[in-house]
Amino acid sequence: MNITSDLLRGHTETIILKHLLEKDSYGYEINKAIQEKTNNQYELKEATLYSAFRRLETSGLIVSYWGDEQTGARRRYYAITNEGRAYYTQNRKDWEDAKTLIETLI
Amino acid sequence: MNITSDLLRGHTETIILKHLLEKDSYGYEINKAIQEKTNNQYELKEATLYSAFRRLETSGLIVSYWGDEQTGARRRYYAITNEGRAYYTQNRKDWEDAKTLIETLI
DNA sequence: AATATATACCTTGACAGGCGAAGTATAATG
DNA sequence: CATTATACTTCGCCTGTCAAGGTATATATT
Repeated sequence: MNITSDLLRGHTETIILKHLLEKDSYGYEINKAIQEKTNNQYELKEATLYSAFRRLETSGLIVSYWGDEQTGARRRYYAITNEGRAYYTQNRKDWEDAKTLIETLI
Repeated sequence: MNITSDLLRGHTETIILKHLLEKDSYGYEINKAIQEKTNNQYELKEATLYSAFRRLETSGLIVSYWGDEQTGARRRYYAITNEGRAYYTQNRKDWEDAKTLIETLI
């Protein structure tokens, strides 16, 4: 277990949805953005990232479509739905609650 | 998944160690203390609590001994070791790092 | 021309922590 | 005498994470 793996568990979906709030995006780009935002302290493992996409799409929180790149590798773009936005908002609240709880207990 | 289960994952050991920093204690008492501190918002499930004790003891972070109660149910007391103290301190630091990371990303 | 690197996605199987459910035992309360 | 509170234990499942492996295209290097 690295430093943050268990402590970050459960935030993957929220992290992805946060990124998609700004614009439609795809896996590789989202992960690069995470690395830049955190000065390379953190990145999602690919298997984690893509399994989160599956969950989110199955739950109707995001939808996907293939990009129309004429060159380079193909990209599957994701867009957040209204349900996804609501879920994100709830997750933010849950985080605030969890943070308070943890600060109280540790 | 209830509100906090995944967000609190990985903090169980730290919560227990924090309590043991103050005094030797036993499972039931630790859990009651958690409930009081959080105004009944949170409690450790028994299976979670006792499996954490097993892990902590196997790792040498706590040691246990039976209480000498003359009445009532028997109690297994736990005491934190020096290794446990060091582990707690590290966990606190990891939490600060994780918190910063999460705030950056969600 | 061949090799390495970057971009981009996907799947399988295992692991580990959390937890539902069930069980055991003693003491106090109504 | 039945219920509740105290107190601990074990079994087996669930779920998010991730190591490892795979596919494909484009660019840079040797």
